[in-house]
Amino acid sequence: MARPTINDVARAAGVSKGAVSFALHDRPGVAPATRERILKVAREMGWTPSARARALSVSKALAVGLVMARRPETLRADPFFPSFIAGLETVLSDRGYALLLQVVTDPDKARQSYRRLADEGRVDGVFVTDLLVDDERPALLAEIGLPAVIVGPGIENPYWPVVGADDAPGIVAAVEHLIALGHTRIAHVGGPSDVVHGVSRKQAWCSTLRAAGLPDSPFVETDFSAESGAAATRQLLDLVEPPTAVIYANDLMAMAGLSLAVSRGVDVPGQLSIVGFDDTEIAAHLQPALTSVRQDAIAWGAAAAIRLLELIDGTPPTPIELAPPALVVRASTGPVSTGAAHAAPAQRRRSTRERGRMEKQ
Amino acid sequence: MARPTINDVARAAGVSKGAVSFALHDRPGVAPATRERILKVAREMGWTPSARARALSVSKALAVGLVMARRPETLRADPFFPSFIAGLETVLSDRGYALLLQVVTDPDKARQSYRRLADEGRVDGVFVTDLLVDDERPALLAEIGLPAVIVGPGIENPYWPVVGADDAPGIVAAVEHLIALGHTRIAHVGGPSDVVHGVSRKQAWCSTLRAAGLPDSPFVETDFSAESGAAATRQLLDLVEPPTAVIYANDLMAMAGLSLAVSRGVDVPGQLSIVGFDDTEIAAHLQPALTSVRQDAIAWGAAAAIRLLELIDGTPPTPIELAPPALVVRASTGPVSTGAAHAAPAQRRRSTRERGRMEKQ
DNA sequence: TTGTACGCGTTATCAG
DNA sequence: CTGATAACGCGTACAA
Repeated sequence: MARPTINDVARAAGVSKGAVSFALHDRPGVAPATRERILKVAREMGWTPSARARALSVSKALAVGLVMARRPETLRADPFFPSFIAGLETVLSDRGYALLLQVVTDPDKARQSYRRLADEGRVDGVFVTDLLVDDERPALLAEIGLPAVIVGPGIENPYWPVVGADDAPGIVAAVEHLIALGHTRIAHVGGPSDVVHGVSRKQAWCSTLRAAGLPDSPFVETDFSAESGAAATRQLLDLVEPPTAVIYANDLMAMAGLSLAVSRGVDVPGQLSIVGFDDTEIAAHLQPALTSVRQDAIAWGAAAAIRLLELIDGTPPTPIELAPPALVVRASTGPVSTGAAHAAPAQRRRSTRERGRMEKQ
Repeated sequence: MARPTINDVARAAGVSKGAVSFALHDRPGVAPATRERILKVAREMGWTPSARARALSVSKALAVGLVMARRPETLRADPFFPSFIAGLETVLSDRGYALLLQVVTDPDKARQSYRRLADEGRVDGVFVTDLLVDDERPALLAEIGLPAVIVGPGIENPYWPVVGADDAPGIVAAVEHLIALGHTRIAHVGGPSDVVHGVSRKQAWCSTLRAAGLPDSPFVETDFSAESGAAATRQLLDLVEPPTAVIYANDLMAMAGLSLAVSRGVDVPGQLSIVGFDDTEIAAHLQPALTSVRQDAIAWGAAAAIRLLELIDGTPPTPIELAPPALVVRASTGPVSTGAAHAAPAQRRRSTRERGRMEKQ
C-alpha cells in the first residue's frame, strides 16, 4: 500500500493530473462540483503531495537551514537553541517548510556547510546565529545567493535583515538595578570579543556605568564556559579592590562564579551581588536564587522564521515587535555592604535561612 | 549564473547525461580518459548534484528526522540533544544525508509530525527519543513503514533496533559508591514513571540497594524539572528519618536539590551526599562540585545514525560498542556522618574552606 | 556510450 | 469557462 500519487487520485476521480493540482490549490479553472469530487477522492485515498516532487517542480527546497557553529561545550549548556527552534517551528510547519539542522564545531566547517546546503539545493534560506564581529558569513551567503536572516543582536549590514531584540537593554537594566542598590564597582564577565553578543553586552555595561558617572570597573573576557566564568571570578576576587557586583554574560558563568564565591566564603549578595544572563530554569532554584536577564527565544524564533520566508518569497517585510529582554530580580543581588568582598572567608554574616528569600519578580 | 545541471556538464564535456552520472559514481561503462574529462569539466563548472532531483529520482528523501517531544522547560536545559545531534552529523553528513528537526510540545503532536514527515516523503527514517513505557510510536512507525531507531535505554520491542548504552550501570555505580561510603538510606529522585529512562534508572537504584541487602529507601517521582527536584528534596529532608544520600535522575534536579539543602543549612556532603546524572558542564564547578554520571551522547548519536542508515539501506547491522555511563566522583558525595540531615539548619559543622575540596576524578 | 523512460507535482498551452 | 495534454525540473537506470 504505497503512497498514492497525484496520478492515482486523478484516475480515481476521472480527471487529469492538472485538474487535481488546480483543485487542491484553489485555483480557478475547475468547476465547483468537480473540485469537490477531487478533494473528496484525495481525502479518501489519503493523498499528500510529495515534498520531493514538489520541490523539484517548483524549484525550491521547501526547507530552511540552521547551522550552529559552536564548540560542543558551549553548545551543550546553551538554553537558547531549543526554545529558538521551537519558535521557528511554529511558523515553518504551518507554511509547509522543514528545518534542516547542522551542528559543526568551527566557523570554517560552518562555511562549508552553507556552501553545501546551497550547492545541493537543500534549503531555500538559512539562519545565521552567533554573529562574529567580523563575520564572513553574510557576505558569503550574499555571494552564494542564499537568503539569510541574522539572528540576535547583530551589526547592521548591507546584506541581510537582523532579527532579535537587542540585548543591551537587559544589561542596562542590570547595571541600573545594581547602581540603585548602591554599587559602584560593578564588574563584567563578558563573552569573547569576536562575538557580537559578547561585545554588545560589554558596551551596554560600559556605557551605562559611564552615563551614571561611575569610574570604569573591571572587565574579564571569557569564552562563555563555566570554567572561564570561575576563573574570571577568581581573578576579580583577587583584586586589591574587588568589585561588589558582577554581571556575567550568561547564567552558566554566573553559576560557576556564584559557586566559586561561596567556596571562598564570600557572601552573596551580602558581599557580592551576582547577575546572570539567559534566565535558565535553574536560576530561580539556586542558593541564592540568581538575578538574571530573560529573553524570549521562542518569539525570536517565530520572528526569524517569518522574516526568512518573506525574504524567500520576495514578500515585503512585515514589522515585527520583539519585547526587550527583562531583568528578573532575585536574591543574588542586594544592597552594597560595607564589608569588602575579600574579608575573612570563614565568616558568614547572615544566617543561611535569612538568605533563602523569595524571588522578587 | 545559476547552478549548472548535469545536462550542462554533459554538453560541455561533449557526452551524454548518463555518461556524466556514471563517471561521477565510479561506475564502469566509461573509458578512463572520458571519465577524467567529465570530472574535470564538472569540477570547473562547479557542478554538484541537486539533492532534490536526486531525491525524486532515487525515490528517497536523503534525509532523516528527529522529532523531539518535550515540554519546552525540560528541553531547554537538556544537555543531551546538542551533543547527540553533533554525533548524528558526523555520520549523516559523510553519507550525504541531512537531518530534519522538529520540536513539538506533546506526544500527540509528535505522532502527527511523524505522519506528516512520512506522508510528504520528507525523510527516509527517524530517530525516536525519550521512549515512553507504553509508547505508541514504534508501532505507528512500523505501520507507516517509516524506518526508525530508538535512542536511549529502550524496552526491547518487535519493531525497531534500540541504540544507546543502558543507563543502569551508571546508577548502579552511584549506589555502590554511596554504599561504600557507608550510606544506607540512599534516596532516589527519579523521572516520570511513564518514561523509560525514568523507570530504568529507578529500577537500577532499587535493585542495587536490594542486592546489597539494604532496606528500601525513599523514592520521589518528578518531571525532571528543577522545580520538582527542589520539591522532592524538600520532601525528603522533611522525613522523620531523612536519607543521607540522594541520587537524582539529572543534574538539573541535583543542582536544585543541592541549593535547597544548602538553604536549609544542610551540609553537603557532610550531612547529605548528592549525585546527579548527565555530568553537565556546570557540575564540576558547583560548590561542592557535583558527583554525576556521564554519558557519551556524541557516540550515541553516531551509533544511532549508523544504525538508521543501515536500516534504510537494508544493510546488515554492524555491531556497535557503546561505553557504559561512567560515574564521575566529585565533592558532593562523602562518607556518611553521624549527624542527621535534619539537624538545626543554622549550624554548619565544617568551614566553607574545608568544603571546597577538589574533584577526585 | 548514447538515448530515453521514469519519478511526481506544477504550470503553460490548447481544444472543447 | 472547463479540463485535458504536455513540457518542465534534474538525476538515475536500463535498453539499445
